[in-house]
Amino acid sequence: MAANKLDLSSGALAREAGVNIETIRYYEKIRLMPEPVRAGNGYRVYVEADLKRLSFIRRCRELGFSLDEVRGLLGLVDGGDYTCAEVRDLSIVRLGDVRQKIRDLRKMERTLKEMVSQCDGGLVPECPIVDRLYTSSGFI
Amino acid sequence: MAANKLDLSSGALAREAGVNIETIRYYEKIRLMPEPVRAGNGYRVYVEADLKRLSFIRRCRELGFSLDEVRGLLGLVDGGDYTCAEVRDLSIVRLGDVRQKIRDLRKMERTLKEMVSQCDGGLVPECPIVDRLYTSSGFI
DNA sequence: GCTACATCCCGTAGTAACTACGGGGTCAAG
DNA sequence: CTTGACCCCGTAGTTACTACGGGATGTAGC
Repeated sequence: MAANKLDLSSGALAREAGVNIETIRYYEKIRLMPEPVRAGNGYRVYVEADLKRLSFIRRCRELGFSLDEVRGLLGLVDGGDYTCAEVRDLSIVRLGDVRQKIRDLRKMERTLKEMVSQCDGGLVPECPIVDRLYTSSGFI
Repeated sequence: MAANKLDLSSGALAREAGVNIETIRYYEKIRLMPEPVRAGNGYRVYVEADLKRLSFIRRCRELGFSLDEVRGLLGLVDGGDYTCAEVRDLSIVRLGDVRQKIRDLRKMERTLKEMVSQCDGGLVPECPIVDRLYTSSGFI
């Protein structure tokens, strides 16, 4: 099984996983990533599994999971005793969050669009946008 | 013009504007809100204009403007030399940001929805969600 | 007048999730 | 053998707040 030993430096791992190098060190510090073995010079040496784990974290983050939720997910995976249902439940909660966020942003979009269209972009300080922000009672 | 002098305490201002009391102190510290006059006992005393300004800030924040952008907006207003066009430009940029964010969240929503539907919620550790997060090459 | 209790004051530290900085060691190329 | 890229480390800074802790003050009831 010494076939695909690909040994990455931290810089290479960062590139591969699409995060930056300090982020990896940060994840190591907060124990989201394991401490890697070190080469003779003290440099970190990563392997395939590290790349998978880090990519997993990155994808979870992109989907809006908090690091704490990711930790939970990884804990399930690490422990090997997770059930599909647990993972799905967490995903469903996330899905709800995402949908709520979309609704909020839609409201923002409408309000901003309205404000912009009411504004003629004139060169004088009589701006309906400012007026509205200053006097209206609330948008969201 | 001593008619509508309504004099709010910081707690009252916080309630009225819908922010919390520490946030007001924070805005004062970073010079987004002016230092208010103090009563004999050292308590802050706010007036109508403060309520308007704070509400303005809160509404801008709800629309996703950063505090720095809000500072810019307030600077324009405070200086009195802003033009409608400047304000509109900033709003248009914000609108673009909001729309991009909505697009991103839509992708997340789709991905999460797919993952959840592929998952039967079984009680065993063979979860398509985890598999996918672990092996897929990217979502967004 | 006294006792709760809420409200205010202040400075400091903590939060999430990184990012940046500074000073140093190491390694491959020319 | 020097130049530049890469790596090490700890610490501090970022955004926008929120929490904490200890003390002063104001208010209502008895």
